[in-house]
Amino acid sequence: MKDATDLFFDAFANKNRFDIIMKLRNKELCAGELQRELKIEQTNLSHDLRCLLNCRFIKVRKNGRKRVYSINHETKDLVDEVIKHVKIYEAYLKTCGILNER
Amino acid sequence: MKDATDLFFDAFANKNRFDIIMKLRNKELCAGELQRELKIEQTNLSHDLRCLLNCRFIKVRKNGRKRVYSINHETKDLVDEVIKHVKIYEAYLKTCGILNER
DNA sequence: TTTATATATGATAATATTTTCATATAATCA
DNA sequence: TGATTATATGAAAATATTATCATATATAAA
Repeated sequence: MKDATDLFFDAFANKNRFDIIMKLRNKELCAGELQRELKIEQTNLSHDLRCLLNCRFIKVRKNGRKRVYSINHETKDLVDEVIKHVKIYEAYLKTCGILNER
Repeated sequence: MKDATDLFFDAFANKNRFDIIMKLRNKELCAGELQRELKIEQTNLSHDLRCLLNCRFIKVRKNGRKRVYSINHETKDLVDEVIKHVKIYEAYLKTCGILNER
C-alpha cells in the first residue's frame, strides 16, 4: 500500500509534471503557454495539470477562456530545498546505472 | 533529458527503495535483516541497495560475510523534511485519481 | 577444500506508467 | 446561434519500470 510520501515522490518523478512545476516556480502561466514552452502534447499537459491540482501543488484561476496556473508557495519552498540539496549528489545520480540505463 | 533532480525523484519514487530508506532512518541493518523486515525478494533488494549506494543515499561496511547498510545523514535530514511537509498534503495525495487509480 | 551462508549480476517476463487518439466541454466572438 | 479557441476526459496503444529467474561471487566455517 502506498502512503502519502510514496505518492508525493510519484507525483514529482514524472518528467512532464516536474517540468511544469519548474516553469511555474517564478511565474504564473496558462495551459497554452505551458504547452508552447514545454512542448508537452495538449492532452498530456491537461492530465498532468489535473494531477498537480488534485495534489494542491499548483492552483488555478480563470481568465476569460484561459486557465492560469500558479504554484502553491509551500510547494515551491520544498522544491527549492530539494533542488539545493540534490546538487550535492548530482554527479552520483547521473552515474547510477539503475536510474539511467533505461 | 533527465537532470539530477528528476533522477532524485525517480530514486525515491520506488516503493522498495523508499521503504529501505525508511528502515535505515534510525538504525543500520544488513541485507538479510532488510529482506526479512521488508519482505523484499533477495535479488530485488540487492538491485535497489546498489541504486541507493550509487546515489550515495546510503553507505555500507563489511562485517564478516554480512554487509551492513546505513543512511547518509544528509539524506535522512532531507527525507525528514519531506515527510514533515507531505503530511500537509496527505489527504489530497491520497485522493488524486491519476496517482492512485493504477 | 568442500559446503553453507550472504549477497550480487544480468537477461527476460510481468506489470505499471505514459502517450496517443478520438472526442467532449466551456467560454468568447462573429 | 454557429464557429473558433482553449482546455478536459477516457480508453487503448506504446513504452518504461519492476519482478522473477538462473546463476555468480565472496566469505566463513566445517
